[in-house]
Amino acid sequence: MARICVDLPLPHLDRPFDYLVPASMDAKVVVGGRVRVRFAGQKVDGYVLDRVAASEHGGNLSFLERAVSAEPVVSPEIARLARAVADRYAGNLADVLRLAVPPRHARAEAAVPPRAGGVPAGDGKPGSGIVGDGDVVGSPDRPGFPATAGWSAYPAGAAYLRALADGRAPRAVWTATPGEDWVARVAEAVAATLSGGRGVVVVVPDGRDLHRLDRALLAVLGEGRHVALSAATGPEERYTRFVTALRGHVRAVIGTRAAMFAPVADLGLVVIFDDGDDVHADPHAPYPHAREVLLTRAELAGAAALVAGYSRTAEGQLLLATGWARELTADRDTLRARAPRVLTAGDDVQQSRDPGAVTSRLPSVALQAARASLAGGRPVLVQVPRRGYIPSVACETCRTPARCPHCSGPLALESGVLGGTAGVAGASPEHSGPSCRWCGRGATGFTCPVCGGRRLRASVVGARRTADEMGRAFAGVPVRTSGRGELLDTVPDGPALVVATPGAEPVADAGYGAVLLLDTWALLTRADLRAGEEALRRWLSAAALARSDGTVVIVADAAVPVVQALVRFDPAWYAARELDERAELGFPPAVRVGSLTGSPAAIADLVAGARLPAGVDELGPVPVLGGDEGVERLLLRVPRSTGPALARALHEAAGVRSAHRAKEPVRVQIDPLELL
DNA sequence: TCAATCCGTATC
DNA sequence: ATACGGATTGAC
Repeated sequence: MARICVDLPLPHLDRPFDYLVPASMDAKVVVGGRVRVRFAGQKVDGYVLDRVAASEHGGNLSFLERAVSAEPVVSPEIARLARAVADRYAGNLADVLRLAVPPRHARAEAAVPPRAGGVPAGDGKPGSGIVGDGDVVGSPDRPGFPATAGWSAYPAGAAYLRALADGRAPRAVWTATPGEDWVARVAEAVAATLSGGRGVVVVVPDGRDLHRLDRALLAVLGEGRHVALSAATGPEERYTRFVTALRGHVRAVIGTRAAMFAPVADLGLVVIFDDGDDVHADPHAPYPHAREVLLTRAELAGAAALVAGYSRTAEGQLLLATGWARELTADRDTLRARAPRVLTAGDDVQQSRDPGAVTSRLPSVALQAARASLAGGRPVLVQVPRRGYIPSVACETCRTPARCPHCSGPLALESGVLGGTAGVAGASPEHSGPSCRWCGRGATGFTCPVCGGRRLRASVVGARRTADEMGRAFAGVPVRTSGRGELLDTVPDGPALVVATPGAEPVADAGYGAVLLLDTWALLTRADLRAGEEALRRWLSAAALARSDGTVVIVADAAVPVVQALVRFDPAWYAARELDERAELGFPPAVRVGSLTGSPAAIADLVAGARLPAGVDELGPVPVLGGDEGVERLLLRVPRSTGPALARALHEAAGVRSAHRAKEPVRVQIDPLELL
């Protein structure tokens, strides 16, 4: 007999079903393998959770339809983890397993060599290659143990790596210093763990980070010791790499969020880099966050954990506050030596003058810093929050945001501006006019519905226009841009202007001589619980690319706490503040929140049927901003300790609804990222 | 009294 | 989803 998890998204079917195994399939039906079963009349995919001698099911059992593969794609460790993740997020096991296991590719499965007997391939081999400034990898007492000089900037760093190599489970929140070569440090932590005979999983936000880490690992570990999993990889290659790890040919897996479930046996370390990046939140039900999944995994596997970044989230701070993890932070002297100078320039100019003119967006401090950098032969990084040319325009006289006359979408300029009635002050006249960002229609005959004005002004300036302006302000200096669609990985040393949107900043080979952070108000005025934390994260990741003898200029009010945090390079201070504030307001991670989204009737129906734990605080429901008509959201707030009970109650209630074929859906999310 | 239909519930 | 059972309804 086999205990099967059927691959259906229905919450009331979130339990194992027993099937008889025909003798002919016996060998192929392995724990963790894929099967096909007849379920309620239809054929569905499933996973073998267990082989059992007897069933507790009273009724008749069916036979398995087909043993799809003898590859145990769901190890007991991953099954347990997936169950824990489903429970935490009020979701079902099948949904989590769908995130954990890539689609099967038969050719790839046949092509990967079979599991190496006993010792996994590559284990015990001395590392090869060179780390950092020429420290040779390896030490006499432990083959493959990397040099730890890079970690000595952090008082607890060397001890942390030693603990990894010794097979212990140290848990840390690591705040990297500006200029830190984080991929090299992570590669060393990976090497240390491998040297102790255990495996590693590393999750990074995006393909660029993955690529950089991939190269760093290649340098530290040599060929064939790790694989990279990412959604960007094609199906065959993706499954090949998955099976390569599953069969133990590599012990280290790096990747974007889907790699959080990577099949690594005998796990010694999990790492998440930049856990504040919202791409770590999976957009598929039950919407698990890579940090939470990895930390749960570390706990279940008895593995070490490293929450890494230039910034620190309130969630990271909570790990320290509860004593779950320890802090890995540089001492003040090291930080001072590595940090660039940070200057603030008030952004009042923004309001008082035409924001389209480069001189008003770039205060003289910023211009001076840029000039000094270029004169010294160093590139200048300019961070602009919005891409495009002029992504938002307003009436020149009354400043009402300009909207499309057809669909009320926001108007934007793709390039300069047409002369005549609807012109933008300060823009060159030979280009096309404004158009709608939603429906794409041109809006050349703009007339302001409020005051009747017929001229437009830029209300937000995008990266592309900034690049134009910078090129004019610094004639003869090459201008590069990096943003969505056209990403630059690195820029060579030498005078250049690099205009980038947040997250797209290229790494400068010798560091930037100046980093200019413009239009900071666009990040800070967002109506979001995490606006401050997110702004600091973006600024720090740009500022971290500056040389220690360079200058960072932030165009923002120096009195704002989050700006202070940047000036002092103190994300720890800001995170502690942020966590206190969340506790006061009653928001995650200080409390746990269940979010129900749907029609008011559907939400009421679910809540009425839910056996909610005592003391639940109900907020709302309120209409969802920017959502469809009639869609509302109810928040259910409980102390963290009641989180599991809340999730259980919501999953159960969703199950009752789906069993009764409620037609209106309710989306259930636990601690969603957007709360306001 | 029987059969067509509706509703609720289980799905191994 | 589909499939089945028990209750309900309607026609003979």
